Amino acid sequence: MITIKDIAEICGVSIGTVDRALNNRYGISRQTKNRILQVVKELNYRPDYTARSLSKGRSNTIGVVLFNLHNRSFAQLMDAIERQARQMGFFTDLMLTNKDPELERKSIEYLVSRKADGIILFSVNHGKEFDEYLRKLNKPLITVCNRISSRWKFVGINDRHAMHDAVRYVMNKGYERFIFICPPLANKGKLNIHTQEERLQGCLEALEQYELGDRLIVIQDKKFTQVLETMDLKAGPRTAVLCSTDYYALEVLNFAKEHELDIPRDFGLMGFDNIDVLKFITPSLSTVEYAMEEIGREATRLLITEIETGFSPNVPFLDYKIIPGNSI
Amino acid sequence: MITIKDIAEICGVSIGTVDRALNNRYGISRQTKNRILQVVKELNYRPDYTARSLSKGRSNTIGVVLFNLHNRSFAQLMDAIERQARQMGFFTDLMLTNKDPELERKSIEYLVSRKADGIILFSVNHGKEFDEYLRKLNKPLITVCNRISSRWKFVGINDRHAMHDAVRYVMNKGYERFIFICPPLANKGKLNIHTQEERLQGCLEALEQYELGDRLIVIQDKKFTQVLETMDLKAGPRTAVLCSTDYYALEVLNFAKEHELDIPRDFGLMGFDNIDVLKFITPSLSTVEYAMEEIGREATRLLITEIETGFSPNVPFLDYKIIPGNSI
DNA sequence: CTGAAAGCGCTAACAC
DNA sequence: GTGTTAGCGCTTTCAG
Repeated sequence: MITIKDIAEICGVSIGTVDRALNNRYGISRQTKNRILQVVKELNYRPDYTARSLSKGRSNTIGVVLFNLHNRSFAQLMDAIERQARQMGFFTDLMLTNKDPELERKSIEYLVSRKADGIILFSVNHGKEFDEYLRKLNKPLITVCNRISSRWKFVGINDRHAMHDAVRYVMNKGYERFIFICPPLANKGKLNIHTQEERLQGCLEALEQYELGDRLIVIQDKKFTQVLETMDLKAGPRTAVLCSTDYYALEVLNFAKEHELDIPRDFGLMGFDNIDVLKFITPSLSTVEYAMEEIGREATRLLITEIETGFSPNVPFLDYKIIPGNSI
Repeated sequence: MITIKDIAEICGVSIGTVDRALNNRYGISRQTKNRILQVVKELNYRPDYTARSLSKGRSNTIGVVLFNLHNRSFAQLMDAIERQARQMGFFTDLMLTNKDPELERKSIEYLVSRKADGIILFSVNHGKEFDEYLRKLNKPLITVCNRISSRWKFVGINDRHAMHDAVRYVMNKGYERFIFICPPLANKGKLNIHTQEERLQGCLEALEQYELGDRLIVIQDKKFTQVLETMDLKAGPRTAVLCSTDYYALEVLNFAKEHELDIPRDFGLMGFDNIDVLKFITPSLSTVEYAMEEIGREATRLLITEIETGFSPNVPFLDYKIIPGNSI
């Protein structure tokens, strides 16, 4: 590996001068600079960023902590972050946690050890203790999608309002029974499921005025199709099924196919997220759309601003909108 | 930030001793070791990896260079790499190139500058010059999906054979006209489209014996649906449409819906890749399956073996299999 | 305009 | 067992 020292020797100058040439610092003559850059090019010199980080105490890198990339939206988020960071002269360190709280902490520690200048976090952890833990890191940090606490800037949509609107949209269609499908929110203590909780709350809030009684059913179960099987969706009151994510809605769609139920004739269906594969799905699924890329870009912008200036503005919730489909 | 020097001072020992405690080196008494580790824990000491990398000349990091994460399969690949690397005590540096050859080079340079110990590369670049460029890096490197040259280990399937098999599968169903849809392979000089070329070749090879004449149509055009519109798929010889990736097949499926063509009655359709969303698609798409995760795991294992031992075994092509659906 | 030297935090070789 | 010291490659300050 070739270093500034090598360059210096070859050019018969000191390493300080090489540094000046390399980093456009002043105090160097055109000639020597050109001579040095010439050699640099010929020898294909590449600076050692680890050394630079060590010496500058800064790495020009932001850490990103996500569950995984299975979910389409996560991949989009990561993609957007990477692009935006690169555009702003920063690099990206991705850590995947597999929704394991312990691993999430390890990932964060790693990023700190690696001198990441800041972190974008889509957390599984939450709670006072974790909050304190993050504070002690003393690093710029932006939360996305899952809020942790008001201490940390959050970039995302107002899931509660969005789901509220979705429910109203559904109910305006004249449904008489309402089924809401979401992941199990019971292990609330353990995992950060803020987003999902918000969506459920938004749903319940919106439904209050409708006095559905036992015609409101919330299924918090991964095996929700089994539950659906026990119900007569076709007969009885006209039923709407609202899912907290499109993935669930797609499962319901498959369920309907298997049981030869027609959507929306036999029951209505709505999702949330507007994942990109929906364009290949029939019937077109009604859903709620927001720009995951925008979340990524915005979070990155904020984080880097904070890294560079020590401050960053507060951000309002991002926009969402109802996408009408033929499924409800 | 707290360093080994701080720990040393507090414990009244030298930094060498702290290092011994921290890294389980011998030549230290149980007592002092415990005392030191105690303080380390209390102060929440975290080693500085940049310093370690600099001093060791090694970072325990592998670099990964991909186009983007839009494609479902890429995300899966990355996910698998990250997991496998972590399991083997390595970290992962992801670089996205957006299929820009220049950016790909920059990404690789960055990884080298960052002291990545090795690189997994899904390249857009190719050709002699690029090959030479990679060689000069003098880093362990594994190519995945897109082969560059025989110099570099390659992990993937034999796309040619796989497509060959797919074609035979299709033709056994008694089709009389054959349409193959793939991306434009004209800019061959510029981009590395090895995989896509192999698939096309495999297709052509397999079709040789059938003497289709002008009943063999290859569409290398992003706007292939426009081309399809000009043909009467319903009438005429019984037509099979084979796509080089599932994404194209999904587009064709939408095309069929729009034009009220029934698959497989009006024409047959087959994809390639078995992307995960297919399970939500009707009719179920016939396709070719292979384990992207396995590619990721295998490439990572190979790379790390090479980093650690200087050698790594050659790998055979991975398996694939035809997934029969109801679309052909 | 240029050189010399200290230092970033850690590892590793060498003393004692 | 433990301490000392010389790097790793770069940045930055201070002299000249």
